[in-house]
Amino acid sequence: MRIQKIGGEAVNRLLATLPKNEYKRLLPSLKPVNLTFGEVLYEAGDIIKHVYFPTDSIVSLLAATPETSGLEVGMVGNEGMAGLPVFMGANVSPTRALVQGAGSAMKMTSANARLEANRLGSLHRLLHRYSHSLLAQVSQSSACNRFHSVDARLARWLLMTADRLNADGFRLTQEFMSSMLGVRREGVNKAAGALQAENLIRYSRGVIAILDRRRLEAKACVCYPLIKADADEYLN
Amino acid sequence: MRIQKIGGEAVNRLLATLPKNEYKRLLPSLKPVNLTFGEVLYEAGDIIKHVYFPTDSIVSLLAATPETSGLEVGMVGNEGMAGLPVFMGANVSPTRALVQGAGSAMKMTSANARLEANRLGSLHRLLHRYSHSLLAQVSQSSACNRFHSVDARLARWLLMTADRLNADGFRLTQEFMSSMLGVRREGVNKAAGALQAENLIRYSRGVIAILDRRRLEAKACVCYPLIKADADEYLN
DNA sequence: GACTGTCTGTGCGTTAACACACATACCCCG
DNA sequence: CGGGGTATGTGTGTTAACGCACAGACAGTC
Repeated sequence: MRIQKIGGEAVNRLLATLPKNEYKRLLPSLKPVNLTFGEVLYEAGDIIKHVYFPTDSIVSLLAATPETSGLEVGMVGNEGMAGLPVFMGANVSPTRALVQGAGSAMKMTSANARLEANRLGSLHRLLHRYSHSLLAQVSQSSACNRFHSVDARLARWLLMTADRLNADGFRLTQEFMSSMLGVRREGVNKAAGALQAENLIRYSRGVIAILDRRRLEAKACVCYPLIKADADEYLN
Repeated sequence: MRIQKIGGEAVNRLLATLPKNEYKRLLPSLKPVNLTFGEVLYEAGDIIKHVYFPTDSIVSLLAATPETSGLEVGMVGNEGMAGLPVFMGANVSPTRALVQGAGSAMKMTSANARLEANRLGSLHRLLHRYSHSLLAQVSQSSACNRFHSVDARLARWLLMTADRLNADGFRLTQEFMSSMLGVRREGVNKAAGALQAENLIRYSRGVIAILDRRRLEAKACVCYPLIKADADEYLN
């Protein structure tokens, strides 16, 4: 269950950028769905049956590693689409796609997505740009995961989540965050405790609120603005 | 200067997969070039003027971080193309592209590449698949960089380099490898020393030879076969 | 209002990789 | 053949994060 939902129309910005006539053509094949927290849209290696355009939900892309439950390498919100491999002519997902923020999305069958992918229209062009943006995001996260401290990465991750949920509060346990960041729960606890001590966030039993966005941004590494710039810019 | 060049035709496998007529159409805009070690094809943020199809050279993609000289997030050899953002409708490269293995490549202007990208031909389809494969590679490396030991990552990296150079020997200092792997030189020294002690590799003053491929693969993490599978498979 | 499960806090020993500081070894070139 | 530069080897602390082992603390339920 999500808490607070402040401002912000619940639209998928990628779809919203399409010219009207093209959007109308797509509309019949788009079905609104509710994504529930923890739902797995695809396991790594699964055949992709549907693509998803989140409106106020978040889908995490997790790379498989034998030792752990996976590491988040990308986050898909209302700026993008889950199931990009379909667009790229692949059937299977290389990563696990996990609903990390409950909310709504528009769903389309892979067959229909493939049809659209084979027309050189606006959707085609936008998905190309989005692929680029996602690649940039994954690249930057990679360096971030290697070099930056748990504290900085937690701050970045909270901000990215808030951006995509369009809300300053959400439900997520430390346990969950630890698996996204690829660190131990104790590590998250320490980092989150520090942030709370400085009144940047408040949390309790899986309910997190961002209290001071600006100062939280200062705690995050440069990766946050870098990734944000890419994600925001491509829709123009 | 490269040493040893055993077997293997020097072709770009992506281009080689194109149907004849399409390849002929491209040929006039493809110019063979020699890429020299250390050459920077693009800095992060640069406008991309040319795309490159390596034949027996390697281009490393490095994500920028303020603290370090960057971290390798992807490797482009004869299975791919450097300058993918052009294909995706972006002008600038999010990563630095550095020639990590000297050798030859085919070069094409971005303008021509863009023209081709706007035709729904085989090249378009192949570059789509390649984008997918690269995204998978970057995702997996990300997790690898987070979780696996320097030893395992060094082994993986040497194998990936050898695959793309089509040779079991090449010139690379520990200093250089350390910056690719995002670890200190001393760390590389320790890991490389261990591998040499077991007679898996031999090296001296920037000259490295792989002596026992099979056992070296055993030292690498699962990431190596995972990435290799993606890179090899997409060309079918 | 006790019971149970989940979420959070904390302490303690261990470890991989870090930073810095040299020592050595090899190659080329004048 | 004897420097000088580059590449490699090694030693001593330091640190961030790990693994494990519990101890509280709160929320819902019977």
